[in-house]
Amino acid sequence: MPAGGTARASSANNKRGKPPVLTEDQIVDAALEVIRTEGLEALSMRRLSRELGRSAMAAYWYVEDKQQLLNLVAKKMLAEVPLPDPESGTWDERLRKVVAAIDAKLREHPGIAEILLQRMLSTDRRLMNGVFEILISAGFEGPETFLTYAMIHTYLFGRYQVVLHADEVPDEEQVDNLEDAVATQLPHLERLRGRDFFSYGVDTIIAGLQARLDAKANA
Amino acid sequence: MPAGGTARASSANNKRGKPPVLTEDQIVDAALEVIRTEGLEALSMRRLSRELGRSAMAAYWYVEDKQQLLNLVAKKMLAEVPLPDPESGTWDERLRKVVAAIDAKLREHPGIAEILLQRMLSTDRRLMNGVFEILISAGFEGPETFLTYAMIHTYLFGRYQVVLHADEVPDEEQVDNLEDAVATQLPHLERLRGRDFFSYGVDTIIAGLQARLDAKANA
DNA sequence: ACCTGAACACCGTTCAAGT
DNA sequence: ACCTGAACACCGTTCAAGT
Repeated sequence: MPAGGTARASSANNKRGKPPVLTEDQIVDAALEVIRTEGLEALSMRRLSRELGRSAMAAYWYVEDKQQLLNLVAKKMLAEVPLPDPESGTWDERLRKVVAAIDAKLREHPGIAEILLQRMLSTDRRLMNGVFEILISAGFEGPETFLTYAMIHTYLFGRYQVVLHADEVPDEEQVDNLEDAVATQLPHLERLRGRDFFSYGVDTIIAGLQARLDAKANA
Repeated sequence: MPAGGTARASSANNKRGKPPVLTEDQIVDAALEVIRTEGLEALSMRRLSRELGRSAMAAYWYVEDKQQLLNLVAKKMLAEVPLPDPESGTWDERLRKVVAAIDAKLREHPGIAEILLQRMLSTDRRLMNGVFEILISAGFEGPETFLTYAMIHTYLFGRYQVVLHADEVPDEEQVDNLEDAVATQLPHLERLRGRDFFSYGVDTIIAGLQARLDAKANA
């Protein structure tokens, strides 16, 4: 049972001109690249090994299983997300900044959102702490902090799973149903971009959280 | 290319004591049952065929591919969700009712949430219309209606993807990090149930939406 | 009309073996 | 220490064939 720590390779091997050897970093980067260019569903352990020019099982010396690889991939991405300065504005301004920074990274690697959605706690601890500090500074206490964090998490990463399949959008023939409330609104849908959905949702969540804080203050 | 319409079988076959034949309904029910008892990841086309006592390809006569089967499964579940009477209360009371009714069904078949999260438009049209009508009656207009619908959709179905893996929750040794904002809040997490996360999120979203409506009214 | 069987091109992972 | 190769138990789907 190998693959315990984070730095596995290069500890004692390339001290004397040995052939180049894989590193965990190379493996994670190769995985990220496959996800970036072809999506998460294209990433298989066998595909990854082809990318690395090794046999199918090579990566298993560095990683216990596929789930652990996905953990590492998600953590690596989140590690690059900057945290706003704690003094840099009101709690909601700072929350908007982190959330926008995470979203920017997700736009580069949309497949990662699916991994992260399922892992609320095993994410980058630095980032999670940053968000918790923002929420606590806003005035959330006790269980509320987790409830709020979970809600933001769900929306932020869940959003990327909601895809509009082209064949779902009905065409002209459906417009005849004037009784259909959805049909009457459909023309608006074409003008909406992912960005619109994102900022509308974030703004609404923050407005709702502010209402909670206000209600607490008047009690 | 068979499997065009919804009612495929039993139109002309069991009129004269022929051997019993599969129906789309049986197939969808068998799929629902597998999802209910073992989760979505346990449902494969081959597993389904075993459940039906047929060969691996039997279901393909009724369904074009696995995606279409999942569409049918999701629609069947949503078709059972009751819509509240349009006169039965304020918009937010009615919205809470639909959303709670959907959540009740999801608790029976948690795997379905994953299917639905990815299909915002190809859901039960009756239900989607019901929600749209509630939103329009609340005062949302134009693109706002879609933005609001999408937000509710994302939270409602995304929530079921957020699972707390037992091995993620750190134990006593992490409590030493008193600097760690997350660690200080961890004791609260154990007392929280799925229900708490659900109602906290729904309440916050509704509060945020109400704030939007209020802002519109004062303009 | 309804279903079977074989086949293809994949998966993740175990385990023994090679260098 | 680091990796290969074969094998196992799976997938979804195509396509020809059976009744």
